[in-house]
Amino acid sequence: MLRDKSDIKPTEAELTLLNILWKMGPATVRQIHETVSQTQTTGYTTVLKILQIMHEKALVIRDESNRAHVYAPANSEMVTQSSLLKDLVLKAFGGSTSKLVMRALDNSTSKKEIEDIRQLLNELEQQS
Amino acid sequence: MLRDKSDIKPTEAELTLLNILWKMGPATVRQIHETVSQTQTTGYTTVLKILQIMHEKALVIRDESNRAHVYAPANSEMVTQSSLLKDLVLKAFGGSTSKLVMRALDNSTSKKEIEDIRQLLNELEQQS
DNA sequence: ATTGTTATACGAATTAACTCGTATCATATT
DNA sequence: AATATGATACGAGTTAATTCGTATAACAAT
Repeated sequence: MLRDKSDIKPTEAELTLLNILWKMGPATVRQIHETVSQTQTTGYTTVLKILQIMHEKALVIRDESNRAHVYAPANSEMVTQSSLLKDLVLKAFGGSTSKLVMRALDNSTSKKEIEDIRQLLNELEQQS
Repeated sequence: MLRDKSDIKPTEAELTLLNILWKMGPATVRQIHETVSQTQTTGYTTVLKILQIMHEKALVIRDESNRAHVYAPANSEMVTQSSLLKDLVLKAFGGSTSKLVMRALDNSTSKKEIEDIRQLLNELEQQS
């Protein structure tokens, strides 16, 4: 079962770093480590190693022109979110997106969120 | 970061077996292996081992009164789906369920699915 | 009872994710 | 130039997931 490049699923630790990069923009290992340290205790070289592995997997790109390499996400947050959702739909919802959505809504959704989603439904319907 | 019993996240292989159990109801290793073999090639003892590990993790319960143990899911499909969704919302959507829902709907949703979801929104709104 | 069939249990090998210490290399600073 | 600072690279140890072979135990059939 090989995976397409675009279908590589980041692990939990990798997703943590990607979230930081999406928020901060391109950053050095030091910057990323400082940020992640605000909520977790992780060694500097651990963050470095994970970024190196992510680079091998093409989850991030890096600019090596300076001594401190600058890392950036290879894919947008949107693309990654879609990929993760697609994966979950297949593995846990029998391929049905609407089942996933309805389960998500079942759980806990505020009135404002309901309105936002209803609005989106209207827009979707007009497109199709 | 410990996990609550109810929050244990099944791995991919485990989810495959759970899906079979939810569909078939309680079953022996042999039955499960036969079913999984229809779509994948997996050794009998591999399936057995995974079920044993799942039992340790309390992802399944088993009836040992007969020689061939009978396995059943410890949690309903619904509970497991909710748990997986909650996890994904936290890790990839900054905790926002509506962001997840909107991203899921972005992708590709049929007219009928849109209607189903709209219906659910109406019901949810009346409850709250 | 002996033999064959079919279970579970156990343990080992492989791979991947994480973790981090140490080596090494580049660049400032004195 | 010598030294301190701070960066990447490398390798090793740990844990977990997955794989499956072999041992052993239970039961059935002769």
